Amino acid sequence: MTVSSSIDQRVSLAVSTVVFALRPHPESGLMTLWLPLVRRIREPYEGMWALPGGPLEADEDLAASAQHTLERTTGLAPNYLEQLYAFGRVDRSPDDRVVSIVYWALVRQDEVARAVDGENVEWFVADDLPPLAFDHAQIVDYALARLRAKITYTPIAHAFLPPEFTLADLRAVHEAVLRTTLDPANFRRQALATKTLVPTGTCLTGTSHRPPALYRFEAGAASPAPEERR
Amino acid sequence: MTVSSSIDQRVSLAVSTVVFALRPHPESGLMTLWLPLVRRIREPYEGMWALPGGPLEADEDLAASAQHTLERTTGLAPNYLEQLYAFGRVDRSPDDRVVSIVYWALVRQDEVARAVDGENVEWFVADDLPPLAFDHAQIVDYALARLRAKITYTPIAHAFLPPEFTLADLRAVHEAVLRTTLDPANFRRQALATKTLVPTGTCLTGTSHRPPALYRFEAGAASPAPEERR
DNA sequence: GGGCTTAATGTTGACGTGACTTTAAGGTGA
DNA sequence: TCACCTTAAAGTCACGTCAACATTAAGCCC
Repeated sequence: MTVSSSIDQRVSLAVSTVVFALRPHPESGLMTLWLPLVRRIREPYEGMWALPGGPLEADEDLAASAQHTLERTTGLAPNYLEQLYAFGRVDRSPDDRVVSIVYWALVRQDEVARAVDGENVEWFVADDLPPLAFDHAQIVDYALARLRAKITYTPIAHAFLPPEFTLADLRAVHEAVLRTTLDPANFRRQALATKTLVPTGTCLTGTSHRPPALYRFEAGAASPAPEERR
Repeated sequence: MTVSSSIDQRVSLAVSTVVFALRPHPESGLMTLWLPLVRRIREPYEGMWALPGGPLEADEDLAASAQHTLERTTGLAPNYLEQLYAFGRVDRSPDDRVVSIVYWALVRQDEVARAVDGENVEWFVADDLPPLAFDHAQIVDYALARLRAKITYTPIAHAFLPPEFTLADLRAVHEAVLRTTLDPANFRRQALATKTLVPTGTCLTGTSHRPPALYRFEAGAASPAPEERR
């Protein structure tokens, strides 16, 4: 969506998304936060890495535009999508003025495997990114802070996991996102206290120890975004 | 800022603000949340009430644009300003498409007195509004939820008050915003626990009881918005 | 000074949470 | 078959927070 003001100045309205996923770190093997970046193929910042995004399509809602643009540029289908912030500083792009409405998203592990490292798409460790175009480093910082804050008081961790998971899986997600270790017993207590987990049986796969119970996430209101209400 | 897409469809990029202020209710006398609305003077929704706002100016940052537009339409200078959400549903305006970047603001009581009820501006009780244009009722609901959530875990209540205030004043703000009564003793404890209040002496005005202490708000980081950082 | 009002401080019990212990339920291997 | 390992799951305990309530302090008014 190109924007032309009543004067002669031009403004673009873009929609970008910060996508988070969990993958084992190639060296340490620890679960780590990764995010996909897209290499810019034109000026400004040609050749540098940037957030996936594109112009707002005239016939799409904002969230839908974020989702479609993400699908087109990276092939990813997020499991959670939420608006982050609208960035609009006059000088955030060297040429035309660009206002970016930025979303953040979580994708499941299997989704990551489905679409790794395409032509101009590559995954990076969220806390160790290359130099980014525009103010995208600042945007990622803010998205990271939001994710880490929100996972502590909202059950969104399940968006990283398949529909059925063990409490150990869920705890591993929290530990990876927050980069800490959590006491298994206490984590269990407060995870079950949320009432959003329903037991669905016992894990059948033969692990060489007591088999854990499986849980499913029970959709609880969770304060929807203002424009997503029905 | 009028936006014309690469196709022939037109899109406007607007900036609006939900402004909150405290005033005694004319009937009950209780402190109540009020907000200023502007009467629309052209189609669509001509004659209805709407949030103060206007097109994004090409040479202004988003927050600055919100502030200037607010000054121009209502004469108000907010004491606190924060981005709320970007609303962009395709059908939120009957004619052209409008994407609104909405801010919310708090103004002091004396500011309210300075600029009450101009030509096309009128104050309404926040929980009892007339029918609003566009999706503005939904926007106000969301802003109210944010204000009530944020006042419980962030010291923003002082934005309603003059620089010096008593703990009773501060508590009255919380009670008015949350529409509850709070235990004075417990409120005092957790207000002082935040470490953002510094005592500045004792109230001198002769009230017919023990004179309260005065406090001033000590600026504590308070997680700035991503674009406002230095 | 007695009585009123509000300010400010204290006290108590319920609850949530972190650190830790104990029991349960599997598999593995001598 | 039976120690022995590993993780799951439940239990214990001390500590801090907080709501509810009680007590003392400090003014003014009559």
